[in-house]
Amino acid sequence: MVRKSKGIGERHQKILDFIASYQREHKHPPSIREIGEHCDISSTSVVNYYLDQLEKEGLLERSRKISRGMRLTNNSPLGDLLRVPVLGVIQAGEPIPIPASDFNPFTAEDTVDIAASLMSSKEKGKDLFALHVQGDSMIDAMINDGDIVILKPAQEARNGEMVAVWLSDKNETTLKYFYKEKEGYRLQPANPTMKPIMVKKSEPLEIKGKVVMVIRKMERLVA
Amino acid sequence: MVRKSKGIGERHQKILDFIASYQREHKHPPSIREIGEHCDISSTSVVNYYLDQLEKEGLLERSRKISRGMRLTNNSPLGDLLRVPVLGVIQAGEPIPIPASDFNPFTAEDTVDIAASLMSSKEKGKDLFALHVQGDSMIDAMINDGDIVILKPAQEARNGEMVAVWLSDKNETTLKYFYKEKEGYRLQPANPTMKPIMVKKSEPLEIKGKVVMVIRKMERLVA
DNA sequence: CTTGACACAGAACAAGCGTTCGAGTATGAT
DNA sequence: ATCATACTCGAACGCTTGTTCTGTGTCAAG
Repeated sequence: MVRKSKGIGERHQKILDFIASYQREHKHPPSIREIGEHCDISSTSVVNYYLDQLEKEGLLERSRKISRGMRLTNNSPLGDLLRVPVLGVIQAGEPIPIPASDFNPFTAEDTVDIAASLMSSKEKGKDLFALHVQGDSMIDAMINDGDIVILKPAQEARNGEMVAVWLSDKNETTLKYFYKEKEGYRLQPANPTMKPIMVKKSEPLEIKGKVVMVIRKMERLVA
Repeated sequence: MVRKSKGIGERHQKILDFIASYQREHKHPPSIREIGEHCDISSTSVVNYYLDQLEKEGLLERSRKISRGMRLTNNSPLGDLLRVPVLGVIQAGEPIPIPASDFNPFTAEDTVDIAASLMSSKEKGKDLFALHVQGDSMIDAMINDGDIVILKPAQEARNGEMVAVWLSDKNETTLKYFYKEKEGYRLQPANPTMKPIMVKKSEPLEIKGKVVMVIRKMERLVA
């Protein structure tokens, strides 16, 4: 038998492949003994031996003492998704739907999936929500009719963040970059050719959320 | 205690929530006893009792006899991802990088993951590629500096599709909605307040790809 | 009041499973 | 020849876990 001191060998690869195929078929990882059977390894300790090596190589994660507590870490086409509920539409003349305190992603009727890798770790696991943009009123925020905006609930914002604000005196919802200034707030359109809106401190300004992502799908050429 | 013969009740929901949160934290499903502890159920048989009901309701899948062999069906945090290679940048003054014939998504250094559910079935499995937008030159396409555009390779386009075109006489790359007309082609900016570009048939116009999605991440407020 | 479905507790069983240990073999370097 | 390293085997240990069985209390219908 060929000996290889470093790196992963044929047997390592066979185990990895088996774990992947088993997971696809059974929806859960195999046990150590199942790996042994299908990879012609007669002893569970040997499988454990290889599993340890694969873990050291960073190709595998193990939850010790847990049945079938292993998972592949490689770039497999399966990965974490964030299921973000679409709470409704956002348009200039209407307030923004806000997640109810007890809203539940499982009950949400409409959702969009976002690859977790696209989201900064801060936003992961937070109670993100999404809104469909309706109308052309957000054009100065570089956001078009039909776009999807992903929001994080917030009542405050730091300079430079894009926020969804409700200007109650104007009865208007808008998406702008937020800057706090001496006399009040500056709401800067994303489109650099457009001028900012200045809001005095006396005027009402309700921050409803921070925009963390905008998604535009281009398939709507059904016409 | 309130009795509910049909549908899912408070306890069912609590179990579902716990499974989801446990899975997020531990990367594997909980055991029956762990569910019992965290949901104030003292007997494993009762947990099993509820799990059976949830399975009948279609909210849960179970692999009997398998440790932790359960998974949520409604919201599976695992799903299909499309790993799209980022081939480079797109900017007005430069041609578009085009996928090599033998390009390999796994070898690609930079990739973005897109949930397969976001993509229409036509685009799935195609050799999509992504480009980073550099500069403000695509502003009339409602695309900002830093955005990511997902493209499908194409040499032709139908009316209404957004395409990436290379105007070799102007040495310019641009993203526009494409319309074929009598005298030539009309390149319509996404921003409806801006005027289209007319291109005569005699003038060179190379379609490089169709835009299928635009993604804008809002985290770049490091400044 | 009786009956039966429903919701729950507790205990015990048997199988599944990861871990550990002792021992053996082959390879390559010293 | 010696020795360390890499690899393999088999068995046993003991905890984990799903399953099942018996029993109790509640509530509504007949």
